[in-house]
Amino acid sequence: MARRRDLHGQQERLSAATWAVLAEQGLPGLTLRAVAERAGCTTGMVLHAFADKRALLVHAREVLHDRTGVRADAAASTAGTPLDALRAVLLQAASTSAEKREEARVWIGFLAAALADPALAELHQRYNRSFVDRIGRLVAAVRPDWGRAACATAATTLVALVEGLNALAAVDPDTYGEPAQRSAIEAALARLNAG
Amino acid sequence: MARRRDLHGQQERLSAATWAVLAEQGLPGLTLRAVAERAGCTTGMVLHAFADKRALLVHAREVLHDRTGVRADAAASTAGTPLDALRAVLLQAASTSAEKREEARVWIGFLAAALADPALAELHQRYNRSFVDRIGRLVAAVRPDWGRAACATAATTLVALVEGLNALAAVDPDTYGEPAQRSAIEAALARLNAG
DNA sequence: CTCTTTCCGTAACAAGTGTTACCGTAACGC
DNA sequence: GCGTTACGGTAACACTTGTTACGGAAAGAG
Repeated sequence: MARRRDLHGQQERLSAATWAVLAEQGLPGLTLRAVAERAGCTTGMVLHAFADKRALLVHAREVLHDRTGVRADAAASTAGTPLDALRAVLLQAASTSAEKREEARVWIGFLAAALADPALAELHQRYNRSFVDRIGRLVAAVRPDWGRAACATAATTLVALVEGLNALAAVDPDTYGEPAQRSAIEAALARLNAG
Repeated sequence: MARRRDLHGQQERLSAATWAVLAEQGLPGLTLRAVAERAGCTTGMVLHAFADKRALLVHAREVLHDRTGVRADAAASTAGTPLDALRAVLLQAASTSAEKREEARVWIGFLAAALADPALAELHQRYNRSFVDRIGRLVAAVRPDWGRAACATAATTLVALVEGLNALAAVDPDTYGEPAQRSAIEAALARLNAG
């Protein structure tokens, strides 16, 4: 035996580098050499931690989902009423800050990559459905009198709204700034409370 | 003088080929050779019609915007009440059919490309703002009692909803099928009518 | 028909891509 | 301490990319 490495730590660092490159250079600039340079290593090291480029992308996508998941949990747990919890989770998923907007760019990059890679598309479907389910449960907590179908419809609507806000804010942060996103979400929630 | 060509016709055909490749192969598969093969010519011909790849992308993006614009005009003109016009334009912009879903994939491809290309980003901003303005005017027609700010907020919300529905339907057509999109839009319109 | 001019396909180019094989090197067991 | 072994950097691979230069061919003018 000789020196052992922290494989998981390396993979996580490389995934972080992937996000950074994706946010700064976009999907066309996402090359192994760019990721390696960003992580402070060489392409050889990258392909020792991952079998190929697709494996790197898949891992980066998975870790991104995990991170957003724990952030959503944290947002929901600090809220008082069910409506507050729903609002907190939605606002946390929106891109109301420069950092969040950068994350939205990463999101779009993965989305575009998923259109050409079935493995990423499958991940995107599964992760998105789990988010819809999460929102659906929060909606059901806000409106216990609603049926399952009504909650599901409201959930897909809310998720689509947040997804659209992120996509638009990523390319036009002036039109879709923090107040615009907040008021859009607030309006959708108001309808949920009144309907 | 010798044989004259139809430059504009060629450019339009190449833009159509660009859409097709973008929808089928995604952004990574969008190469000059793929576009040329799709259009039934060679890369030399492509670069005789356009200065470089970016010019091809910009032209394809512009023509796409024009096409969606005339389609929106047609949808609005065939409607009776202002609310019907708004509903028709929104539904036409959504991806409620396989063909529309393919167009949504093209849309996402251009969006991801815009994150790495300032020229495309500028186009995306301008075209999206013109769409927001269009929706804003329709909202104002539905609710003449609302102020300019309220109409603008409602417009950005509706546009974000449609954009999000398209993004989600492109990668998960089962969850975000035609009925889901329709009910989501209908719910948002109901809020507009009641609020 | 011939000449001229425009057009477009061919083929090459340099640069950059993902990927692989190899070898130096650093660290652990003894 | 040394020897062994896993690790990771170097450099090459084959391939594809966008782009360019050149030559042949098609079509109008005379």
